Amino acid sequence: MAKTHSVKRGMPSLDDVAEQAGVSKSTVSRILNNRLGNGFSVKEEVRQRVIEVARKMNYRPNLIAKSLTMHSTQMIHIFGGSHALSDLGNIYQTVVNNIAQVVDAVSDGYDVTVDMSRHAPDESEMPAWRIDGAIILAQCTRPTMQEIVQMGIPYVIVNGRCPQEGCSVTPDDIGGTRLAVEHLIELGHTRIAYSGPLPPYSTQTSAQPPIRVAHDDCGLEADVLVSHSSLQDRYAAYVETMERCGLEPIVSAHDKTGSAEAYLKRKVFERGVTAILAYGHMGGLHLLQAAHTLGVSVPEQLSLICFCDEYANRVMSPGLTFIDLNAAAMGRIAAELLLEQIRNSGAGSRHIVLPEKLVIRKTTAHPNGASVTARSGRERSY
Amino acid sequence: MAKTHSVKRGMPSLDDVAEQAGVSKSTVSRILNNRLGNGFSVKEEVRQRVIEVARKMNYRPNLIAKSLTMHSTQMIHIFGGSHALSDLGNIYQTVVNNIAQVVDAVSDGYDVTVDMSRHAPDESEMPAWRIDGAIILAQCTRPTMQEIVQMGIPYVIVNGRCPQEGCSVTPDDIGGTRLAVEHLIELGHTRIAYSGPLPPYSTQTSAQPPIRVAHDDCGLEADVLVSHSSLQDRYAAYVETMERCGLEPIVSAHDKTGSAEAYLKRKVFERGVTAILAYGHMGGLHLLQAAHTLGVSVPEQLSLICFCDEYANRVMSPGLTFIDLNAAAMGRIAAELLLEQIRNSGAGSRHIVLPEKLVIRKTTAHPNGASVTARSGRERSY
DNA sequence: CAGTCTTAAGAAACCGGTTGTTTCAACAAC
DNA sequence: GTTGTTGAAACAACCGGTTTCTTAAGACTG
Repeated sequence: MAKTHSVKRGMPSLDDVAEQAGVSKSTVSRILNNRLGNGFSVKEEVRQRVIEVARKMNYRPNLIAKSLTMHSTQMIHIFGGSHALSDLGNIYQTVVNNIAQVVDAVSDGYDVTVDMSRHAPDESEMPAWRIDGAIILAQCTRPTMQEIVQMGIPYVIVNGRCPQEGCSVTPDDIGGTRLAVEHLIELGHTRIAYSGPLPPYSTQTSAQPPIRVAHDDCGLEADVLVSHSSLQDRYAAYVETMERCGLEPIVSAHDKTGSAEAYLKRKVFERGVTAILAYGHMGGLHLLQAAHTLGVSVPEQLSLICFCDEYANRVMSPGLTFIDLNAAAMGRIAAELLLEQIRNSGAGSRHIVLPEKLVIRKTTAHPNGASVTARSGRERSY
Repeated sequence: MAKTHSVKRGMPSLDDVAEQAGVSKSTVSRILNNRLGNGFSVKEEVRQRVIEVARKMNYRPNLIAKSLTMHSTQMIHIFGGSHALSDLGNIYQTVVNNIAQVVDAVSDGYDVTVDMSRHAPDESEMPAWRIDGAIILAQCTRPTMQEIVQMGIPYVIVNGRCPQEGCSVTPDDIGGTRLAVEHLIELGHTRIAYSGPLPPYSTQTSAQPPIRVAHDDCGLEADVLVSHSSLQDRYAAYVETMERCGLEPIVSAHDKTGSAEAYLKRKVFERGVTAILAYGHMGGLHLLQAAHTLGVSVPEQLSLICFCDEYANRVMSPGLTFIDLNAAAMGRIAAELLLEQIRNSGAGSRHIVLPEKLVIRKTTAHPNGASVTARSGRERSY
């Protein structure tokens, strides 16, 4: 017994177990991984002994070493948590949860991790381990994308622009916007405003990818995707629909200094707006609260509609009429698409566009205080 | 030129670069890592050539192999995302964001990832790569804890019970509960109910760690920590404070079938309750909405207070009076504690208990509809 | 009793890096 | 002319697993 089992800090290695059990490490490896048959066998007695020793030593394989040879880690990594999950109540938390749920449900035993660190635009976000699949929330840095493609890692982009060869799931923001505007027009509104950040090129801002800005005056910062396609799509579809219907688009640059109350005063009181389409859930919520404060009754005097995830809306503000982005479905589909690609790597590229749905609740109605519209027999308990 | 640069799929390795540049791989390694001096040197010309070749080949080190030898990955991993982040609006999203923010801010270049997968209680949650630090949200499985300790990985537990030798950050739920109850009593309330899940042993439930239950009837499931200490602490402190003040505690098992409206009817109408302390933010919100629906005016007829994170409250329901768990500070402190431990591994164990704060907004007042209390000159715009 | 087939298990190469040690040439010193 | 020193770079071991290849010993066959 030349070597005593050294008490070095850390986990016991395969060698340690082998030594204790009096066999070679390859034997231990095969026993613990159940790689019997195929030109290898052990006596049951030895097998039991090795297993027992491993258990006693509390042996756990070093997964780093393992993945070095196995070229697989059973890990699915989600990129973009730092910009997608940093503010409360957006769609991405639902997306991520549904991805994790779908992945957990399949038996293959994949694990899901989310990257929460911020990265410079010229920096790779790739983690230190090999990943078997990638989900990209909205977007990732260019080096990241390069590496993913170069290593041949299956990926799905959720709610973001995607190279032709890749897979993506995106909501149909243009269709959704039309739905919203047409709903308001059908109700009889003509003075319909759009409230939200304007797409960058129309405000001279040339800022590229995510930049860090103070997030709605509450001290916490959040990454905002200055050039996300939804900015462009919703804005353009709004203008297009309004003009198609012969109505004047009413937009203004999202004013960070002015509060929702100031916005309401400007639009509703001064410009006769009777309905507002808000870019996001939080914006909608703030407008709703501002209306409350100012004594503007919703929906009698003002109709309000916003883009939102159904789950977030139900939990946080039941009552708001909204355009459902169907975040849960996006997450599920993304996960399924990814697993499909992982299983048979031949699976080609697919770009899925998910229709958005208009969900009518209690914040839209005829202008001028008609209580309940004829065509939608919904209850109003306001 | 015997070997041509093989077009095998995947990233070029150190060997590939070495071959192209006509040097050995150790030379490449040292050049790219700037490990000059210390018994090693290269001609500037060679150095330039190697760097150029690496750039041209788009070489990126395989971080798995790297961390195998380096015993360090610059990675901080957050455990417990699946139970902590699966429902919207709880404190953990704020915790995680603040951790990431603090870690990103230090120059050491650590990355933060979150585990979102669900794990069986007897399963290790350890990722496939080595981590330099761990944050545990509320709790992790026993094997995970074992491994963390055995490998000597620095860790901090956020809002959960912690072994004596470890580090933890927890809110002072007992103090916070007292603050809430005393606030209500000072206002003049005597019929104060506690609404929330009761600690397991008092309801015969013997369920252990996180179990999966349907989450508030909206289809999505969520892990609920059936035996989290806050259940016990808030409940016990409530009962204790009430009894100390000679008042009758009013509790009932959290009734999943009954809605918030049914609860309100039972308590307010039938048992004369004038104030409710809700266990969580969502509970508080639902009670508020139910009160609205039932025509119970808040705070004139019913005072409402709940436990919540300040940021979530501001964003989702400004107006609710609440006990601030100070999630942002918990996150920041946890991150700092962890970084401290990583830097000098001698740093001992510390258990930080964060005081909770009472934040008075618009949902608590004198019983019987007194409009503004004398002692707190807050505006009420209701 | 030699030859072949199983069974049981070990040796060694490999994954892709890092790093301690060695080699080799050129040049300086004695 | 031999020895020392230094600069430049290769060699080889190692991290902790997996896997291919090989070997040793018995069992079976003819």
